[in-house]
Parts: sequence; structure tokens; C-alpha cells
Amino acid sequence: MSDTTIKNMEEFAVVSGISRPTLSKYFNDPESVRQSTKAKIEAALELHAYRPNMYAMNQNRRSTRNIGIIVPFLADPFFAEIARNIENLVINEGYRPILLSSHGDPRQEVENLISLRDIKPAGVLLAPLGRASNIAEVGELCSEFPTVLFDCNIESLNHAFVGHNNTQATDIMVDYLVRTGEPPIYFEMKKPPNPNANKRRLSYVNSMERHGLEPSIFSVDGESWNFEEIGYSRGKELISSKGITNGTVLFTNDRLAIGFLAAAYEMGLRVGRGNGCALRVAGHDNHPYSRFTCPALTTVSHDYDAISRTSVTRLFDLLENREGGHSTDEQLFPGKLIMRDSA
Amino acid sequence: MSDTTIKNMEEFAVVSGISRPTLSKYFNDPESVRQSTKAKIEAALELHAYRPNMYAMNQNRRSTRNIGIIVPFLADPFFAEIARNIENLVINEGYRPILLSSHGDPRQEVENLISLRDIKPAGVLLAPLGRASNIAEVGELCSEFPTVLFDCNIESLNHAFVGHNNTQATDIMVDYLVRTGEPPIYFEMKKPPNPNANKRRLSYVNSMERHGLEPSIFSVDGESWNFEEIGYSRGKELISSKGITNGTVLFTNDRLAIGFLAAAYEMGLRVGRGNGCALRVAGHDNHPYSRFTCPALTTVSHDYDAISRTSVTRLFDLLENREGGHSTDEQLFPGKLIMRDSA
DNA sequence: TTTAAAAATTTACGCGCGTAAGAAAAATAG
DNA sequence: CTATTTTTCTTACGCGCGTAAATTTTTAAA
Repeated sequence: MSDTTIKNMEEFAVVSGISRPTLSKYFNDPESVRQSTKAKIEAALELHAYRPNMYAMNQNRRSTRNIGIIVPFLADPFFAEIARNIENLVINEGYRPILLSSHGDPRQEVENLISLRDIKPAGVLLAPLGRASNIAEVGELCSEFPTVLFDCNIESLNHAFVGHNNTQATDIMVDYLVRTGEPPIYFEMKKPPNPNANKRRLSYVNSMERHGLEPSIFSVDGESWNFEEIGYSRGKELISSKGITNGTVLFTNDRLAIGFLAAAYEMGLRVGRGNGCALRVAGHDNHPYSRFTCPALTTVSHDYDAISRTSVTRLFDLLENREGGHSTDEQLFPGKLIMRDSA
Repeated sequence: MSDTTIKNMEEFAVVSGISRPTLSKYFNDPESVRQSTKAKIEAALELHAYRPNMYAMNQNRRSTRNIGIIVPFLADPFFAEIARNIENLVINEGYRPILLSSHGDPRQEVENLISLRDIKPAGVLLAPLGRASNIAEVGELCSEFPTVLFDCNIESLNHAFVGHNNTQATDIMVDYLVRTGEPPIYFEMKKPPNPNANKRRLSYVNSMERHGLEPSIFSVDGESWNFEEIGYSRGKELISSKGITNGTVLFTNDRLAIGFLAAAYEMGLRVGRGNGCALRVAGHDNHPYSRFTCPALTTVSHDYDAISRTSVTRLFDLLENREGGHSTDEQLFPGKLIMRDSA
């Protein structure tokens, strides 16, 4: 590392002996220049530590190398994990991920949608809030930038989507529960923030009817993203007032189930499928914490890896204009039953 | 919204009837122009939806309005919550937060430190990984940009820091545990990623000795950030091979305790302070999920609000004030005992 | 109303880099 | 070795906005 400070590409051109336009080409794509000049440039970089000014670069470029990533709720480890996967994949493609969280707030989501335009993203990966999303704003974003929706579709937009097969996943869970014990009643939020919940409820009903069983749904109040708290407090009510102390309860998602398990434990209700357990509990999502509940939570896992990988792949297909006609396809990956001790 | 598309500030100057330099001033600080012109500009904005090009803006500015935020592990809800708080505070100051996670990986942290320079942040809020951090790189960042460290200090840098008083917090927990039952043994990782753990161990030892009691420490292997997994698997060993089936266990942090509680439950060990409970368990951090463990986890809470608020305040003091002399102070906030059912 | 202060306008330059076009140089093919 | 292709160099302009200086207009003070 030399003592001279390189202020701009012009100066770096002098010390490296390479003309500025060629340097510009190199920084745009190191493979686009001859091997020998690439070597010369990189040798000079070792000595003089220079990085092109990002703002000047992106000002006049056809396309930046920024990828916007918006998730509905980053404090949910579920989304944190997905975001991490996607970030890594984006970096490996040589792009810069810009991660934004809507923190469960529709106004924040609109804010994110707007402020994303400032960075002129080459592409966007968007997991919408769902029911509370501003569909018009999301639609505008989709038409303005190459965008792939994931996790939660907005079907009226008929846009490229990659996600979890909620119907199939709920189905295998109901099948499993019916096959191995008491048929499940269904625990959900009356107004779930996420429309995936609707698919899951519908699938529960269909699946039960296919088994010739009567669906039974317990819909609780609560609109926030504090699912554990809702599962806990409404769960206590379910246990005490409704007297649910045996049978099987299937939850819309793991976080509700986690809250419920805390309630059940506190009320001395033994959950599980072993001897002396009256109540079985199952979730959905294979939440990172579902392994560590008491008892460990039986659930259905998303194919996290396929979903994040495919989302990124499809976005880069869009970017490179090889969208093979299936750009508005909805692409679903099947869930996988995760059997643990709770059901 | 008109049909004419405004491409740049020049065009917006024409349609708004305000000169471009004045517009520039307005977008830099809306309050810096006369009320009447502010009103005119905002009326024009209603009609013509224009936003200045971010890259052109930041290219020539003395300082951008970007604030870099780096956390060690965003998939940990603990950091996700703090990041959310800080993001909101930064936005309220009219700045743009850029959130980066090191994903528990020191190389990623260095990557973040480097790529942060690209955005020329006005200031940085950094929660280092800890033991694995590249001190030299962090130090360079600190000297290059106004920076406030939080959560985890790197003392050799002697830099502005805001965090949790681990010593005091551990102390009140040990006091409480000693006062109300069996004195605690201490469960920790042999090589904790975070140096706060060292402070906590030291405080445990001192506190025990002050009570005239023999400290007893159980140090387990494991270097990753999968604390729950470590608490679970090493916890099983602790219970079976060491025969810890009664007494009190104090954990370095809640996530280890969460894993341990799962192990205890699985092995039929009843945890709590009620009748028929042999083993008490306590954590540290007041992790968002500690309310929902079985039983609910007794722990020590950080003063989340004060820490995030003070971190941001001190950063903006640095930015505007030219530091009030106390720029290298270490500022600690006391922990608060959270009594729940586990101890 | 006169006068001083504050704010907006005009003019003009520069930031660091993208990018285009033609000339020159280097690598490859024949 | 010459002819052709590929790559680099030189030159030049523009992006959208920050910012400075001098001038004019507006507002507030006397």
C-alpha cells in the first residue's frame, strides 16, 4: 500500500498505466478486458487501494448493480433467514443487495417502495406484507423495475412469483394428523396479515372434508405481527373457556403455535403424542425456533433453499432479458412434513 | 399528477417557477427557504412528482445523509429489534439508514466495513462481532467516519461506545438467585463470540465470592452463533453425564437457555421455582422469545430503548456538534431483572 | 418611506465517471 | 511478413446536481 492517495479514476489511470476508459470497462466487468491488462490493473490495485466512486458510477449508467430486497418483517427470524440466503446469492452474482424491512407496517412498505426508486435498482425482490399492502404501489414498482415477488403473492397483479405451496403443505399436515390421532381443529387469526393464511384455511377445510370430517375453526382477534403474544393470550382463552384440553390443534403458523405452547405449559396441559399427552399441536413454516419449543414442534417446512434460489435466478433471468415467456408464472415449491414431538 | 415527466431539477425549476439553486437548497433542507417558496415548491411537487437523483446529489455533497448500521447477526431477533429501533430513529432525523448484517462471519464483517465506504456514510453505528472482529479494520472505519459502537465494545480502540452494563446486570441476577434458592452454577461457551460474555463470567465469579460462595462454571464447546443448538446439545450432556438435575443454572445468554430448556423438557426435567421443580434456569438479555419459553424465562433485560436512543443521539452529536469532549466515553445502561417462572 | 437585511436569481464551474468515435497499438490468422 | 481482428488509447462530451459569486428582488426594520 503506497502513501499516495488516489482520488479518482484519472489518477489511478496514471499510476496504473491504463487509460481511464479501459479502467471504466474493467470496473464494470473485470473479464471484459485482456488478461494482461487485468493483471496490470490488479497489481496497481494492490499498491494503491482505489475504489470507484459509487455515486458517480451509478449516475450515468444504464443500470446500477443494486438489487432491492424488501421483506415484511425482519424481526421475524423466518424472514431474516430468507433475507440472509438471498443476500448471499445476490452478492455471488456480483450485485449489491439493499435490504429493507417494512416492520409489519403498510406505510413503511410504501415508504420502502418509494425510497427504493432513489437507488435505481437493477432489480427488486419483494415479499409483500399481504393484505395491508398497497396493491397499486406494488404494481407500479413491478412495471417500473424487473421484479420478482416471493413468499406472498398479490394475485391480482399476475406477476412473477416464487413461493411455498400452502395448499399442498397444509394438506399433508392434515393427512398426517388425521392418520395418527384425533382430527385437528384449526387455529387462525380472524384477519391474518398474510393471505397465505387464507390458502391454508381453505386447504384445511378441503382436506378435512375429503376425509369425511367436519372442519372446526377457531378464529381469534388480533391484527399485529406479534403472533406469539396472540397465540399465547388467545390460547389461554381457548383452553380455559372453550375447554380444549385434548384433541389436536393445527395452527396457521409456528409463531402462533409457539405462543400457544407457552400458554399450555403454563396451564399444566401436557402437549405431545406420547403417553399422558392429551393435546397434540402442529404448526406451519418450520420456524427457526420450532426445534426448541417444549415439546419440539411438528410442522411443515418451506423449501427455503429452492425458494430463495429460484427467486434470485428468475430475477436475473429477467435482467438478462431471457425471460422465456414464463415471466408471470407462479412458481410453487412443496412443503415437507417435519415430525417432532408435539404431534 | 400531470402527464409531463420531469427528468431533472432543471425541468422542475421551469414548471415550479423556482430557480434551480433554490430548489437544491430546499431539497437539502426544506426549512432553509422562505415559507412562501416552500409552499410553491410543494404545490408543484403535488403536480409533477419529482425526486432528485440520489447519485447526483451525493456525488458532490460534503456529506451524504446515509447512516450505516452494521449488526453482527440479523437473524437473531435480539439484533433485529435493536436494528429496527435504530432505523426508525435515524429516519426521524431525516437520514437514510443502510442496514448491513455480518451474519456471524468475520469476513462478512470486513466486507461490510469496506463496502460501507462506497456509500460515503455521514455516520456509522456499529455493533461488532466481538472476538472475531478485525480490530484494525474497525479502527480505520472509526477514524474515517463519525462512528458510535454499540452493544459490544472493542476497548483497545477507546472509542465512543453505548451498551449494556453486563457487570451490574449479572450481579443483580446472581444476587436474586442466591437470595431465593440454590446458588447458581454458570453455563457458558468456552470461546464465546462476544466479549460481553467474559464480563458476565467475571461478574458471576465476583458476585459469588462476595456472597462467600464457590463459583462453579460449566464451559462448553461450540463457536458458531447457533446458541440454541449449543444450549440444547451441551445441555443434554450436562444433565445426563454430569447429573445436574437440581439446583440453579445461570446462562450467559437467553438463547443458550432456550436451547437448554428444550433439552430439559425432553429429558423430563421440570424447571421452575414452584413445587416439584428441582432445577431453576436463568438467562440474560430478555430475548424477544424469552417470554414464550416453557417455563417463561427469568432473565435480565437490557435497556433497549435507552441504548438505541443514546447511540443515535451520540452519533448525531458527533455529526453536528463536533463532539462535546466525551466522544470516547463508554456509556453503559443498567440491566433490569425480569422475574418469570423459570427461576 | 427609506434603509438594511434576507432571500431568490443568474451565471458559471466542477464533481467522477459513463460512453461514444476514431486512431493507434497489439494480438492473431493466413 | 502482411492482413485482419481485437483491444487499448485519445479525445471529447454529458449526466444531474452542489456550490460559489455577483446581482436583483423581496421582506423586515427603522
